[in-house]
Amino acid sequence: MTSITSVTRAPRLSDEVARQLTAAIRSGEFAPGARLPSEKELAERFEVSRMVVREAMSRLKSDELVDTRQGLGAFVSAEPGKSLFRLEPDPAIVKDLHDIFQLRVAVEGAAAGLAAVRANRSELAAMRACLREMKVSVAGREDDIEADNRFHATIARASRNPYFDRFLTFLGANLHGAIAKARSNTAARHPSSVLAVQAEHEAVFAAIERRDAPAAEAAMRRHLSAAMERLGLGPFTGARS
Amino acid sequence: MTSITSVTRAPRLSDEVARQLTAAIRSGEFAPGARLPSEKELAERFEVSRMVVREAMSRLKSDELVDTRQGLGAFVSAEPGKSLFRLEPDPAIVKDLHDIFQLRVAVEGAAAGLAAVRANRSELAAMRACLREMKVSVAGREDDIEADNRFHATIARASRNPYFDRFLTFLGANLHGAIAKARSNTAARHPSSVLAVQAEHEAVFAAIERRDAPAAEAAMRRHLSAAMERLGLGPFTGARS
DNA sequence: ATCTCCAGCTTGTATGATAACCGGTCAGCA
DNA sequence: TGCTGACCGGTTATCATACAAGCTGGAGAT
Repeated sequence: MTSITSVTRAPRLSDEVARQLTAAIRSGEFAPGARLPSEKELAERFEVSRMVVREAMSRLKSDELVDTRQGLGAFVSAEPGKSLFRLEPDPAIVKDLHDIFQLRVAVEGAAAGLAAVRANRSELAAMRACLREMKVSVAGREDDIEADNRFHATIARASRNPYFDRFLTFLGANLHGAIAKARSNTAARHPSSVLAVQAEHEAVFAAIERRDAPAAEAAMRRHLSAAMERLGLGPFTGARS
Repeated sequence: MTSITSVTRAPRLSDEVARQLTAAIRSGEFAPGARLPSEKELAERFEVSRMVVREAMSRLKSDELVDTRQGLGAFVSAEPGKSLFRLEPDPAIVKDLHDIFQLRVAVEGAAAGLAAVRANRSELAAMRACLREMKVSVAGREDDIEADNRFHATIARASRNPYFDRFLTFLGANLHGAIAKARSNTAARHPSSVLAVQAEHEAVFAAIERRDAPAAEAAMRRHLSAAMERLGLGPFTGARS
């Protein structure tokens, strides 16, 4: 038995219907404000039950692409996705990567400033533990970058602003894959670079520990800006193009 | 017929179920990876039909909060909200409003800093026009706050980072209603407050015009922080609770 | 001409049934 | 004992049908 592969699970019908409707709306086939065909008609057109159409519509409503009113019908939203922020799953273009990272620098810098004011004892201890872990671990090992991520996550949480926390988690998840790729493209980390990272982290933590918000923000920005350059993305405020 | 008010349309049941489930997941009541109660059980608990639960689940799936598998059940995603960032449509709680506004302060401050470096001549002219318009318009008029919004939007665009622009537009759309409400609750704007706003705007613009990024960022933060206080939301770095 | 009311469309909700799928149980067998 | 495989209960996915509630437009009454 050669060339076995993982079976492709049959996609849910509602997913497929939602996908096609979304594409139709985004392509302009249904103009903003226009009325969509009725659920009954869509069900017949897609050859599915009305319930499948309703589940697909439910998703479009949650994405604010359509708006339904009982007795009237479903209408394409005037401003699709105005209250929804979503990034492309894999920003391959370097410029996008740069811009997203720049946004992260701004937000995480501010988060560090807040953390300097608000971090409690246990959060400080958690940061300290991460620093120690990174120092003893062999540079470039898995647990090394894992502790790195935890250090940043702890600061985000210590900002005591769940929106900072959530947004940074969101950005981090979107950047993760691209960063890993950029890392492998870049020359292997020099020992000097590892030392620099450690020094930057400690500068951030020192400022937080002594409750110096502006210094913490500045240190975090320096750290992330340096990280951008290490990844070959240019500095925070770059005179790009 | 006295004291007429806009009728409150009965909310859809699936919206309410989705809201409660989302809150339960975000609050950690259902840990990541945990299995949710079955649709049948949820339907009984919420006292709705199973179909309503399914529509709510469909929304959570599209938000990547849960993942369902036929025959097994629905499970909380390991990393909720990985490729999607959304806010509750109407943050009524003051603390949420404060936290979201704080995020805006951080991002828009950085955007002003970038704009100081990157704004071109036409963008500077647009900002200047907004300032002039706000000065001559009667304080508190519609066109006044409209020019205000345009001033901020121009700065966001001048940052030349579409993600800053998009994210600030997104936050603005989410804060708009709440701000309007907070405004009406607060005592009517004093003329002195109007003058203060104008002075803050001009400080921001002056720093951008002379290409002083740190000053532009600081001025924007001062402006937005003052705006938060005018709306009764407390300062940027507040020792809340 | 204007008003009232209702038929007929829409979406929202409920109910019941069937199919596909999964995990565990347990009799049957070597 | 240890393994296999059919079976069972529970779950999601889908379908079909019915009724409730909201809206529109026109027939019919005034």
